[in-house]
Amino acid sequence: MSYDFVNELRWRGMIHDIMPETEELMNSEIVSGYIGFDPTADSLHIGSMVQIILLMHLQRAGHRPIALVGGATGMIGDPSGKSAERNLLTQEILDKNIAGVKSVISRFIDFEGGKEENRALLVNNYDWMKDFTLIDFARDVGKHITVNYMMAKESVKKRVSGEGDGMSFTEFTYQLFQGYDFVHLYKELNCKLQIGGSDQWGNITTGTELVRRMTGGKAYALTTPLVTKADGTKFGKTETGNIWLDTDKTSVYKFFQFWFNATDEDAINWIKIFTFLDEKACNDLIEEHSKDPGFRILQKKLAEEVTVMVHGLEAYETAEEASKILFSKKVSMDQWNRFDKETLLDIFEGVPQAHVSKADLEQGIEIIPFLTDSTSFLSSNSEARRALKENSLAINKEKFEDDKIVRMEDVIAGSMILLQRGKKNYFLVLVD
RNA sequence: GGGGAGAUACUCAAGCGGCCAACGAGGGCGGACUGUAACUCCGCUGACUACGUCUUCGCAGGUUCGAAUCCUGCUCUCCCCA
Repeated sequence: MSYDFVNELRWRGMIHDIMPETEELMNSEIVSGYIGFDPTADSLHIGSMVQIILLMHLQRAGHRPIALVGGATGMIGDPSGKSAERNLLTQEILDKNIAGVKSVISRFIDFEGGKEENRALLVNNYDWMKDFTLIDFARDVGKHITVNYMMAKESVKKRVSGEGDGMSFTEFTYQLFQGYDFVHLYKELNCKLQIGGSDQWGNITTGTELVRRMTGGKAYALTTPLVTKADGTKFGKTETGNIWLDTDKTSVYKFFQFWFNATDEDAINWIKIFTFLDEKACNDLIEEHSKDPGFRILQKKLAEEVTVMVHGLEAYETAEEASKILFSKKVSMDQWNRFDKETLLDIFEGVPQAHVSKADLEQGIEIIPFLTDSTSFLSSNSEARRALKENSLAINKEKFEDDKIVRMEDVIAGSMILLQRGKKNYFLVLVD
């Protein structure tokens, strides 16, 4: 083993529940461990990043990570943590989602290089579930678990006892499906460990139980705590939506900003969870940060490490540079014109855009129609007037008078005008 | 099946004939402060050809000089008894 997997997770605060003897097992042999990914969307957001990082830790620690895409279980719907019955996804959407999830995961884990014994594997439970007949399933799997046992699970109890609309047989069966995955992987790939979020504990233990009853073997489990934010709001969500790991859903700039804006308290936890910096490096950073929190050493490092890991060094540098420009007090025309169109477009990727014709600009456009009719930056004249009154608007990061007329001289880099409302709302007007 | 309560802006929630574009809270946005933060403070939060006008209070009609407020019908939601 290159490092003590369990111990590593422990100091990082990434262990919520662990089955007895798991640590001993991990330290005595190369273990195959699996984590399941739900194909409920066609990409993964940062909520799934903890799971991905766990796979990476497994691999780095010298074990073998198995990423399981839930092609079959995705058709059933996991009731864990859900208060109401879920809608089923269509086969078409599922296929698309599975492909998307696969491609994201393979960016992070090595499925090809390295030593044979800890090369990662990607499996889809649809492959072994699709030909399983109901009769076989009932005889081979169902017989081993009592309904009493299944009913005792938190995810089931909540739905059966409380109010609400109850729970369909479909969702009730879910834990057997997931449990059987574990049996299958145990038999076929000698996979002895399942990892997941703390909400998965119930499903996972059904799996270890099935392994014991169906094979007589012993399987292990480990769950991670839910990543939290100090203010109690949900991790990974912003007002504008989820933070995704795909650039066409969340631009690198936004991604970078998400981490950069972490609160002090969150940054202390997240630096351990989301980076691979070792214990000493983390503690040093935390200590240094506490001396002068205003420098935000932790946030900077966190944003750098995670952005580089997910999007690469170059993309990180662009995002970082963009942030510097966007948050500097003022940018002179000279500075603006040092950028070419492509660089600026890259920096402002993800910022909403509109087009305005050169001819109109040569005529000059009054500010209110410019903000509404010409660009749709603001939705009504009332809103434009309000914004003017608030003195919240800026063109190319510069405030202006209410009777401003937008002309060609406001165009930067020969091709665009940068509009801004407040500090963080940008809008790009392309001139053509 | 019988009885009752209610539907108001992004959400919760007042208003129960004119003073209502509609109290208040939350959220959102903006400003000051700051660390691109938290806290705090302040302002804005239907639209328009803008000291005025128009459209909004479940839907459709009606009473009235005048309705979110009263009447009638419809739709939906919730509660209680069986």
